[in-house]
Amino acid sequence: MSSNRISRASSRQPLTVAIPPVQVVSAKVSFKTQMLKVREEAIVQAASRLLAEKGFDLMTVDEVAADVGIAKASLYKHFPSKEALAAAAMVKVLDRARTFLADLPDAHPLDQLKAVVRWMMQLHLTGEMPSLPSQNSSLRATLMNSKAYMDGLMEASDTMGAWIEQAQAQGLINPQLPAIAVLYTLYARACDPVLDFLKMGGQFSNEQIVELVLSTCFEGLASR
Amino acid sequence: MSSNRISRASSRQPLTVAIPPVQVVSAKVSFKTQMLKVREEAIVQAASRLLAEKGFDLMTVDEVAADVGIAKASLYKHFPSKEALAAAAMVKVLDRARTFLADLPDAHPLDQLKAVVRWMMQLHLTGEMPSLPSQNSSLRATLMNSKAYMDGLMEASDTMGAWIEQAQAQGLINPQLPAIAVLYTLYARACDPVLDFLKMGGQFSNEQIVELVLSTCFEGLASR
DNA sequence: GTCTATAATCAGATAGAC
DNA sequence: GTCTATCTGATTATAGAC
Repeated sequence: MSSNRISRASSRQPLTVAIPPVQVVSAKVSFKTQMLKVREEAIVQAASRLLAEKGFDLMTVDEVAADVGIAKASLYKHFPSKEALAAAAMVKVLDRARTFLADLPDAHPLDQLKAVVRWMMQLHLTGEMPSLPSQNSSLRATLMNSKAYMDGLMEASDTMGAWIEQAQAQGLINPQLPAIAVLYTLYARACDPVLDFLKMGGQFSNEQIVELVLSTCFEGLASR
Repeated sequence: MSSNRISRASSRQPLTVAIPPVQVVSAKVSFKTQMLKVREEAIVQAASRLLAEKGFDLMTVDEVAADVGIAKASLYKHFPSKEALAAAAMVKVLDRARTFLADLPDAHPLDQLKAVVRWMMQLHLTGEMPSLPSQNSSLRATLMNSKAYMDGLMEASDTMGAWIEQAQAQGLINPQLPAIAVLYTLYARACDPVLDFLKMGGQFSNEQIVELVLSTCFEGLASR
């Protein structure tokens, strides 16, 4: 997967290497392009962190620019709007999710699902999971219009949806629950305020919090 | 309870009824006071509805004023800030919660807890549950400084906390879970995005959604 | 592409007449 | 207390020099 992406990226490099001046120019362009990509990644990472910390509404573009160390106008050369910036942050985390899902060792579907939820909650607790308000309509429109976002979301949903159905077929997940409700419930763990409240209390480690919420999610509050 | 509050309010009425002019003036004051209270309640209700619909950050004071049909400056005569307005909305719902808890018929603690969660989710789905972002620091400060809010929250938490401990002692709720984690998990159902997602899907009734989320909350996703 | 400087807008809060 | 009109500050977004 990731080697695929690298080979695709390197195939964009110019193939003419014979004439020095041209080579220099080409190298310069490639270098610039790489620098550009690095900077864009820095912007997205800063945005991602601030989105996790303060949420979309309270995050300002000024902050993001200041965090990266560039002027706000420069940021707007890379991303046409605050919404697009947030969308890029979501695409990035969906990319990470795709890698994570692809690299998961084979296991029972239920264990796969638990591993994904554990991973999402860890990202949340370490401030790497951007949390977007589902109510903001302009943001929603931008996300829906982003092919990269929709594709990433669909791919993740397909993978997890298949696991859910398998787990239900095996009787590991309650077959009476609609699969879509199960999927939403798992997704919701990524932005569960219980994680923040327990962290604020300060009496549990991140690992304990993750296992606690994971347990209540799959096993429920009632005794078994 | 409510009869108590009414008698207290009526005890504020002037006791001098002999001299007509005075009586007229007094009656006018009382009427004005009642009108004031009614207007404040209308403001809080509008705020509550908009908080549920759009959240704190996206709700504007202009909207609230327009919804009530008064000028924004008039609203600020009643509430010193947007945060205070949100706090009043929370106090109101906590008051409703107190009434609901007091009127609950005696039952097993687990059933009491389920009834409360069911009630909170119904309020959410009917747009009567204001949802405040836990990240906004100025809002948090206002809430923490509000005695009415803190008292209401403490009282509800005490009541529910006692039920949780009883249910754990009886082995109905998993005794290995910290009671505070259980309480947070129940509170979180009041602003669960899963409710909104399922409602948006349009294939479930509000009652079905409530029972679905209630089931996953207490019984978990895994089969029993 | 990056910067400084600035536009344009919006929202929370207030002044002052009635 | 209520209104109209305004202030103030913050924020998204852009113009234009380099």
